[in-house]
Amino acid sequence: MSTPFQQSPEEMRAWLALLETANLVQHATDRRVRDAVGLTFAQLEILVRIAEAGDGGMRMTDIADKLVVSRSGLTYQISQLEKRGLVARTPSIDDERSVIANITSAGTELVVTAAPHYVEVVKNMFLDHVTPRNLTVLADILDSVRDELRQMPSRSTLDR
Amino acid sequence: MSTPFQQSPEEMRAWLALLETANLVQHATDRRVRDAVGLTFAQLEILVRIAEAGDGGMRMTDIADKLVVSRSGLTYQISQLEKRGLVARTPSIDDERSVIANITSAGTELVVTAAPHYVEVVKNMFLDHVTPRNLTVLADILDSVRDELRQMPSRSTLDR
DNA sequence: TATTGTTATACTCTATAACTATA
DNA sequence: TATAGTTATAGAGTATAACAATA
Repeated sequence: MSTPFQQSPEEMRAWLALLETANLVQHATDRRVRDAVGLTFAQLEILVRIAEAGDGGMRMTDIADKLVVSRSGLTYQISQLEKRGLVARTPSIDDERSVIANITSAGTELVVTAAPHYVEVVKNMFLDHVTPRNLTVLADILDSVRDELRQMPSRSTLDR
Repeated sequence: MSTPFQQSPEEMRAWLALLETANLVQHATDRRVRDAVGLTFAQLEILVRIAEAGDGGMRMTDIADKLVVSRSGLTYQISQLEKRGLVARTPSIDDERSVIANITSAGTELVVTAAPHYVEVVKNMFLDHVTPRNLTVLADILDSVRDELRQMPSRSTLDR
């Protein structure tokens, strides 16, 4: 995607390299995790998010926002995960409109099983190609970009 | 995705930031380009690839490899683009099994129309959050990673 | 009235396998 | 035999709009 965007070739170079690298590695991890544990990359991400939330679980809308998908789309995915016993939904006590999703022990186990596969692909395709020093540089730069992007208004708010 | 991957938190930090940044920006460009010219991000990428190939056009399998999709999937997308008159398929002269895809003048026009929308989103969400110096650092690091990944065997070869 | 979550629905996309034609 | 491309098919995923329940 360079030719038609010659307004700023030097700047776009960074973006295009970022984009292609992310897509190549993500695609590979998706296949690998799918083969290993039968989870989509998107599904693994959902599980990990919920796992990170701890015992308190996580509200449906909050998950959808974090993952940048529609609420109906998330309902579909959570239903899939619930069918497999990896996630459990319970009504919220604080706000009876809300639903809290918790990861089950089976879900935790599956994440633990999937993790090394995921990490191996990321290592082989990305980490091993960057010096430790550059890795830190990358992380510092991209962390700050991501944090600023997170400030932006969320999906569930915008869609109304 | 940090908790279950604590084997190498510092290293994974770079990858996770890269991944989330790429996805956030790509998602936003997709919506923007779709609203502006009715093209999927994936379709725009196809058009740009073919446009870059110049007058010689590009072979179906080569496009599929570059974009990391199956050949049947590409046939579907190219058919969509052909219906809209943005792409034209012609049999190859050199090898009669092959089909060459060329961008039409309407296709070129649409890419030109889409480009500023695309660039604007990338600028607002990414480029503006990184100093020019860091942008160069990023580009240099990620360019080299991408180039190494491109060395890997292609999809159309692996699937046999 | 606004928000949460689900459902009904329709559509887009993608892949696998089978097939034709050419090398 | 191997490769290029298409097609038939089926499945996964996503979104929009309408809805019920709660705030």
